[in-house]
This record gives sequence, structure tokens and C-alpha cells, in this order.
Amino acid sequence: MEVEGLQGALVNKCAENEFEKKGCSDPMIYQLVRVEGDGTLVPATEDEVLQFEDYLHDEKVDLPSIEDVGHVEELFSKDCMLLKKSDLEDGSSKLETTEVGTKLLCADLEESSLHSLDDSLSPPSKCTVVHDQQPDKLHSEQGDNNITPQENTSTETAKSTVLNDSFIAEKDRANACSRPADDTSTGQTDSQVTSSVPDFSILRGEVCLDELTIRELQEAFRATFGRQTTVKDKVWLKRRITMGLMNSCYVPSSGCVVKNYKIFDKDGKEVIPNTEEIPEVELQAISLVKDQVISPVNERNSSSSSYYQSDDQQGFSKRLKRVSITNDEQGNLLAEQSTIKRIRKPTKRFIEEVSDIETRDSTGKLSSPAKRAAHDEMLLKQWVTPFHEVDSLRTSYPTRKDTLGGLSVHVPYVSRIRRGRPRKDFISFVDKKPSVKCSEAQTTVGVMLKKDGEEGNHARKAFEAPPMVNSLKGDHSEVLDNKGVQKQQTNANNAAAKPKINRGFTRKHHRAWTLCEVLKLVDGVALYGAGKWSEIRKAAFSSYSYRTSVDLKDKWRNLIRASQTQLPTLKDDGCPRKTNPSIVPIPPSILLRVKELNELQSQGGVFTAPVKFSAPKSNVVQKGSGFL
DNA sequence: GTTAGGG
DNA sequence: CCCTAAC
Repeated sequence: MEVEGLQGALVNKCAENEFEKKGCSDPMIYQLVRVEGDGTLVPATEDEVLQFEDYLHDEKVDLPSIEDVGHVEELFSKDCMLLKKSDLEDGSSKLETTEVGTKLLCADLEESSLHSLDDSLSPPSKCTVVHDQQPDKLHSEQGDNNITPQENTSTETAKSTVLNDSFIAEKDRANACSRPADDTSTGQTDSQVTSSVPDFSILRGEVCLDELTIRELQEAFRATFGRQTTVKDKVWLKRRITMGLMNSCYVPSSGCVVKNYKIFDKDGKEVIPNTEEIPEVELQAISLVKDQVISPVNERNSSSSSYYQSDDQQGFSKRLKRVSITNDEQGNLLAEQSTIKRIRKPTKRFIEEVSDIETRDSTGKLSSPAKRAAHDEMLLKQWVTPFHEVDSLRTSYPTRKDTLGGLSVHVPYVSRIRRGRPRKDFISFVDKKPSVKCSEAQTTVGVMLKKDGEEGNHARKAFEAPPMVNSLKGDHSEVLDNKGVQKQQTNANNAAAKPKINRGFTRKHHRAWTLCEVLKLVDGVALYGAGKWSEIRKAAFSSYSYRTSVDLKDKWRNLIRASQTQLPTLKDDGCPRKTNPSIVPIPPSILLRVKELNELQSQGGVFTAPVKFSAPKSNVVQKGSGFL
């Protein structure tokens, strides 16, 4: 999407089909986002969209309302909104004085599914919007809605969106980009349509949908919805296009003519929604748009021919929703609903990450979705499809196909995917990527680090004290000889040796366990019992600050393994066959003792009083005895 | 913070 | 040795 276009960021929202709301207790809500530039509608999750509310509100831009229609997605351009922030911060908050328009597009659903769905539009009585999903959000949005105070709280949730004339240039650019596609479009199958930019020109001028070929209808569909379709049903295509252009699911069955992106009926009368609820200021703004030659048949607003449908169509959708629909259609609707299923139960990790996002959002300092998208892109290439949303910063937003309520849609793969071991990598990733959003990125890092700290992640510490990393080892005066004798180390080094400092960035310096340490560990286990690692550490490893209780536990686990695997071999051979000579072999006597201790403590269940082992195997060495 | 367990 | 969950 273009930066200039952001002023009028098409925050298009549209609910696809008016479904029966009841019975869809827990639908996954997507919001359609129209990405400027190519007009692609990209579903975004509620969480993603929420991140940008502040920006919209700050700039007094309407947010599309949430129209919960069961499994129907609401799409909404989070990416647009995000980029909008920086753009608006440039002082170009002229939204309220520029073109006002609304384009409500129908959701981007799988054609194959919609095909049957299309004829199952719910009757008017079913069109009431259920807000129980997001009632608070809706109302708050309305409270902030200074531009379009139209009623949309109960039966109509369509909201106008502020546009500006930058779309004109943007659309022209899109048209220019789409021309190559035009050259190859005629007479070709839909599968050959690969242009990244919809051909908006298909809707320019006067076009009678009835006269278009399937291919042309498909192109018009693409121009309308920003995505390709493989449906070859003319009726369906016409209907979908009309619905998209009118923002209504109720369209004339035939005879529609598209003129400059507006719909006219057979009589040449523009299909215009009623404007009774549209503020006068909007109508005036609409009338300012003069880009296109207006069809004389536009009886009402002959001068208002914007590329994007303005609010009047929104109102029209209201009016059209009163059109009755046959009962069999309703039956189809119900049948369709029955197939709706919840999918992708979020994983715990996913919930956590979503929570992170929301937390950041609440601070008003949000992370850059471009960053996340880019990051996710590296991790999720398997889902990347040829469809890319392009923004003004030339950052591509690959999408993946997702299943939604039995339908398939392209979903930007942001936030919904688990990141594997992400945080430290993410930080380094951000650090290495200075960009336009540098400030945002750093804010993000800070927020994330803070969050990480709250979560007990150690990345924050690592980030705050990176210089310590290099000083760790060198400062250690500790010297280990082959016998595992540890010389000394200073208190200062003890402090610096805290392993946590390294975590998140570098691996803790590996310190081979010396025989002395092993003996201390074994003695400690004998005294305190396995599992009392903290006590053992305090008692026997107080001077080995780099040995944490976790280290003791790990080592003991390894000793047990060794005692169970190596010991028989040692017994047989009498001489240990260590594959790695650099590793100090653990004397069989110690392994035996480990084994006995392990067996004893595992059998005995509760570890009884400190048992002074009685040298079961005679040659058990006790030289490392006393704790320091 | 500690411990257990998987990686 | 790292990471996480569970406590």
C-alpha cells in the first residue's frame, strides 16, 4: 500500500453474507483488510487488528465496526493501519477534510464454498448483527467515531471509512501495473491469471456485467476483491462483484451495470444506498471527488464518482438488507452453517503470544507487524503462497491459506504461528535490521524485553548486560588440572560467573566436570539425597559458583546414565574404553557408588536421613570427601 | 526460586 | 547446557 494512500487507508470491512448469528457461539473472527496498492483483501485476526486501534482513534479515523456474523470473517487492514501511524505522524492528518468514502467489500472467501453459499443469503430477519462477540469494542469504537455517527449499534454495523484522494493516484498506479495482465487476460483461463495487481480498469467505465465473459467477470471479481477466482459461474461472479461493489449481499439478480465502480441497475439508475444516516459532511466530501467522468444516469450524486464506493452504498446495503429472500435460501444457509466448525484450537504457546501482543497494544507502543511478518516469513515459508500484499515500504506480506469455518482464505501469517525459540533470535533480528521503523522496532524490543523479564525469560538480562559475556571466562583464574583440582577464583569472578548473564545470547561456558566436583556431587547426594540440589549446591558447591542446582541435577542424571551403561562394560573390560580421551573418565568406583545411591534412593522412595555410605565397593575413593 | 524433564 | 513446565 502506498504511503500516500495511507491517509485514506481503506479500512474496508465487510461481512460476508449475513449469516444466522445464533448458534455460532465461538467463531473465529477475521477481519478483511484491504491492502492498498493491489486491493487485496487480507484477513486479519482480531488480535492483529486490535493493535492498530489506537492509531485510528488517535487520528479520528473510524474503525470498521465488528460485524460478527458467525464464522464470517471481517477483514481489515491491520498492515495498513500500522503504516498509517508513521505516515500520519508526519502531520498529514487531513483525514477529515479529504474525501470521505466507504468501500465495503465482501469477505474474501473461497469461491467454491461461497458458490453454494451465495444462494443462501439469509433473509432480512436474519440480518441483525450480533455483537455479543465484541460488544465493548464496538461501542468504544463508536464512541470515538466522530466522522460517521451513523447508527450501527444494533442492526447495522457498517461504518464508513475515511478515504482520501490519494487513492486516485494509487489506483492509477494499480491500473498501470495491471495492464500486462490485461494483455494476457482475454480468452485465457483463470489459472493463467497471475498478475499481482488486480485489474481495476475492468470496472472503469461502463460495464454491463451481463455482457462480460467469464474471464472478464473473473477479472472484475479480482478488481473488486483483490483476489482471483476460479469460479466460472457467471451468475455467481456477477453477484459477487455486485455485492462487493455495493457492499451488500442483496443485489439485483441481473442487469447490473458497473460504471466507474458503481452499480447501476437495468434502468440506468444507480444503485445507491439511502443516505439518510450519512452525515452531511460526508456527503459533501463525497461530492468533492471528481476523478471519474460521471455517468449522467447518476441521478442523485452525479458528481460523486469515486473509485471506491462511498458511504451511500453503505446505506444502500442497509436498505437492501430488507429485501426478502426465499426460504430455500435460508435452508441453504442453515445447512452451510452446520458445516462451520471451529478450527485450530490455539495452543498454549499461541495464547501466550497473543497475550503478549495485546499487552503491547495496550501500551500504545506496538510492535511493527512488518517486523513480525518478516520474522514469521523466515519461519513459515512453508505456508507462503504466491500471493503477496505489498505495502508502500515494499515489504511483502505473504499470506498463507487458512481454513476458516470450512472455507479457505488467505491469511497473513502473523501472530498465529508459533515461533520456535524466538526471543533471542528475534532481538538479534531486530537489532540487525535498522529501518524506517527503527524507533518502533526498538520500542518493540524494549517492550518485549520487559515482557520477557516478566515471564522469567533471561533474554532481558542478556540484553542489558551483553558486555559481561566476553569477560566471563577470561576473568576466571580458575585452573583445572587433569585430576580435577580446582585452584581458586575470586569473589568478583564468582559474581561475574553467574551463568544467567550469558543466557539469551551466548551459551554458558562449558566447564567439564572434574572428578572433584563429581565426588562432591556424589557425596552431596548421599548426604542430602537426589533432588536436594539446592542444598547440595550450597553445601558442596558454594565455591563453584558456575555450578547451579540445575547443573548438579543434570550431572547427576548423566552419572546415573553412565553408571547404568558404562559400568557393565567397565566391569567386563576392566579398562574403560572412552571414545573421547579428553573427557576425564569417571572411575568405576564412583559410578558404582552413583548406581547404588540411585538405586537406594529410587527404591527407598523417601530419602531417609543422611546416609553415610559405607564404602560398598571397598575401593571407593573418599579423597574428595569434605565439602568446602 | 527450585526441581524435573525434554531437547 | 538450554529451555520449559510445574511447583
